[in-house]
Amino acid sequence: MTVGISVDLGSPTPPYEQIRLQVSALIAAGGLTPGTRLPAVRSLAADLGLAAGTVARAYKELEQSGLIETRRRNGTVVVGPPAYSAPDAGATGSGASGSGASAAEVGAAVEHVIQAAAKAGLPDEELLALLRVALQKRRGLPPGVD
Amino acid sequence: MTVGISVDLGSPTPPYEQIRLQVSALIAAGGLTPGTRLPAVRSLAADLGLAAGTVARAYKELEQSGLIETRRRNGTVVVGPPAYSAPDAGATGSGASGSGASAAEVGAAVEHVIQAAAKAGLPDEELLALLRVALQKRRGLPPGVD
DNA sequence: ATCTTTGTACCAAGTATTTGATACAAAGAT
DNA sequence: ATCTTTGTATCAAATACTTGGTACAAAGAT
Repeated sequence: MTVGISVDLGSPTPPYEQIRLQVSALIAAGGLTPGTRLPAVRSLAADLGLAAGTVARAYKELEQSGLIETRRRNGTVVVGPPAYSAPDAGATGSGASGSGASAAEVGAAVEHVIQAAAKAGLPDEELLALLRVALQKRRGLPPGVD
Repeated sequence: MTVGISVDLGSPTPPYEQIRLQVSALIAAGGLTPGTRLPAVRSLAADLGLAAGTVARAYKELEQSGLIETRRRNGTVVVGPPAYSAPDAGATGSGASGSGASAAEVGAAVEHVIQAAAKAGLPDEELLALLRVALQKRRGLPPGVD
């Protein structure tokens, strides 16, 4: 677990997608602040038991999304979350300064659900399912349903 | 064009997905009201130049989403739109609830993450990914099983 | 009871996607 | 100048997905 990334072979979503989603989510949630350097494709690949090209693909797409930036020898670095550029310095204590309150809030909220679920004895899968359903309801869009 | 559905071969999204999406959208938009009967798999398939099984697959997934319902001889009928209800958090269908107070708390927490994520502009899938990672961090998770 | 309509299950074939491995290019360190 | 680290390109193989077709099951109509 290099920066908190893991892949679940056997999931319907392919590894390179899982990596992309996780990195992307971590950035958006403030878990990875701008300037942070991501692990090298080879090392992350080794950690996850994948080929370098697989990780590279994830990185590449992330760069195209403008989330990260890659210097040849300097590795890949987080540029910043997609949109918001809240100028205020919200000292959230979660490792670093940087992004606005929203990101940290997401991180905190995630922690909170997990704790709540744990307290309620709700299995992980159930929590995931619950969130999935709630998201669908909120959007009014039916699909999903893996 | 039986009810306003059409497929575009050559689109990256497969036909069965297009059908599912369109029917789903029509229902959500009110173009297909509850009680309306959908064309038979064979006739729609014929109209679109596809195999019955393809349309059947779309219908099947729509039923699993609870949007439509199928009676053997009576064809497939629209049940209704996702049915917005506020913070209904329980009842994922897997039984196992019954915890009581804690369950509501989980529901509230779920709503909270969703709002936070929305505020941060975090896409649904990324939020899911984030939660998944966080869960794995907290517990040595067994094979994820999506 | 039989027929007809409608969805379902299953299986093989075609197609597309994903991966892994190797060779290559950039860029800083020595 | 050379080395080492890091991302990139590419291509064949493996894998998964989607489709079509056929046979089957349910359920109302006749």
